[in-house]
Amino acid sequence: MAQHEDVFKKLISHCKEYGFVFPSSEIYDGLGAVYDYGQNGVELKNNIKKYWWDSMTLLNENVVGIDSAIFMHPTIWKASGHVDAFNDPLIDNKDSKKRYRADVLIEEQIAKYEDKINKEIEKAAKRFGNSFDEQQFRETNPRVLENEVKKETLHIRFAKALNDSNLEELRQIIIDEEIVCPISGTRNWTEVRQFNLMFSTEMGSTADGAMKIYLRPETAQGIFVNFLNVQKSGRMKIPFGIAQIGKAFRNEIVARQFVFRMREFEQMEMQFFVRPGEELNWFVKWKETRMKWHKALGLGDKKYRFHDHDKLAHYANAATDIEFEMPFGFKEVEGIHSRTDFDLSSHEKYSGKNIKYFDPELNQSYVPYVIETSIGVDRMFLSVLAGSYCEETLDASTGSVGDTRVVLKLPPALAPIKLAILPLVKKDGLPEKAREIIDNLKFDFNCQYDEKDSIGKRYRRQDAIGTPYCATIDHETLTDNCVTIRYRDTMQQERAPISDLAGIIADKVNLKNILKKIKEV
RNA sequence: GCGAAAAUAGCUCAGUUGGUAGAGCACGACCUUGCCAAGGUCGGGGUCGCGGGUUCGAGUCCCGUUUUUCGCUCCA
Repeated sequence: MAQHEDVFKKLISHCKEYGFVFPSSEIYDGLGAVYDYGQNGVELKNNIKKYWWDSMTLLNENVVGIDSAIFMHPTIWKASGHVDAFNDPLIDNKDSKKRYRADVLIEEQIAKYEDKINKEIEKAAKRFGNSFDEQQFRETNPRVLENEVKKETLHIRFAKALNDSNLEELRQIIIDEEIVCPISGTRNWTEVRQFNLMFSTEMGSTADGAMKIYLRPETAQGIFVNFLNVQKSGRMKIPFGIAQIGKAFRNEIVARQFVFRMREFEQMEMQFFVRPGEELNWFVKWKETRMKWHKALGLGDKKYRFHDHDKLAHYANAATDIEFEMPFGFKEVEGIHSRTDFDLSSHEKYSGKNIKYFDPELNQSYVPYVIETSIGVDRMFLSVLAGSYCEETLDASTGSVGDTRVVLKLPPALAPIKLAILPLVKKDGLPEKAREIIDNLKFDFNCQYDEKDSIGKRYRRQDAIGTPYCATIDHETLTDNCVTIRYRDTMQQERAPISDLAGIIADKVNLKNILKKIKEV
């Protein structure tokens, strides 16, 4: 485990050193859990997004894309459940260092009074047997009455505090009720703090007209609210899907582990609309398809696994994660959820609009059920890097003794740079020849020119950013028009005519080679 | 948010009982260089995370603060 963490640290350093990922606002001491993608990172990330987008929209004629806005009507987040579920008043016990939801602590206290009352009643019921009159006992027994008053007083006070969002009052209730931490047994509490996981801002320039709106915490709702637009304008027939790539924002309490959990992140989501009752079949199909998509990259089948959910979210009737073996263990990269008709029905209710689909085959209208595939771009990026990162010890046949090289064995189609063009020496017209070759190839794929340092060093630099091919220009090139192609993974070389270069490489770095491994759903 | 540890050049680090900062690599220029890092010469780059305090004098001691890492906590 310590070794794995070591690899993770090296990976983070590697990302910074070679222009993949930088901490945001670094010259100002950084901004917590926000990262910027560098010159190589953005290429890799764009390639990942294209791989996903093409796998959805090219391979499936019944899946189309949209790009919805980050700002959305605030009621959408009430309908989706985010306003309630993403808002918790939290309090810490300073002795046990445990954190609790303040509202839950108080609710438990209310339940305690209820318990006391019930116990008194039970005791009395046993004592009096058949002649026991519960109603009369409740109205007369002093201990029951006392607890009843306490419970009712607390309940009213609690409801008011919640309604006013009065955090000081919530804390005062916990103090007044002498609620103790179940672990430390002490009443050494911090302030109650509200953790709203949604970022908010104001829309509208004047204070009067300003409206509190949220930065979307997921892209899915942009798809649901456009369901009818797409279905009608695209004449889509169920089953069909809508795909979207976009930024989402969550004000995480603790955001760590590099780009794995960020406050600003990017999602690739596809909502697939099906007939009610058929959702679980589609759930299984998408599960398989999505796993194939991951494995087609060739990072190693053993690095993936499913994690089926036992506890389901309020909207789901089946859910699974695709996990990847990161340097810090198997972690969720993608979620596949059967969301039932929760979202569309909820939007129907809150908007007052009819969001039903008329199914001509069944000759009936219904709210479609939804299978969601939701993948974090940044997590995918991290898994691709982690799965590609290698430190190789070389022997005398490939390097000097004890020499190591760091190489990113990225799938060629995802690599930021596909081909490096390297003049063996920077004189005798070799640089000019190299430029000429690049000028011919640069419309086909990303090329990089490098003339600095020894040829071996330049190969290593390309290894470090995952460039699958290098082409070296030597003096013979000027007469025979051939270059030496050097392969990243094997370090082997072969001679090839310049005219063949585009053909050899363009094919190997084309995404369609990976896409062909995935079957349509 | 709590606790612990850390912060010195782009990177990895050294810096003695407190006496005004060094190395290797990297970077730039020139020379050299024929296929898997580490050739030569010269050069650029640090108010030692930030702010106070103690002291004649602080990278070094004290306090605060920021950031990072780890643990706890949270997590659709």
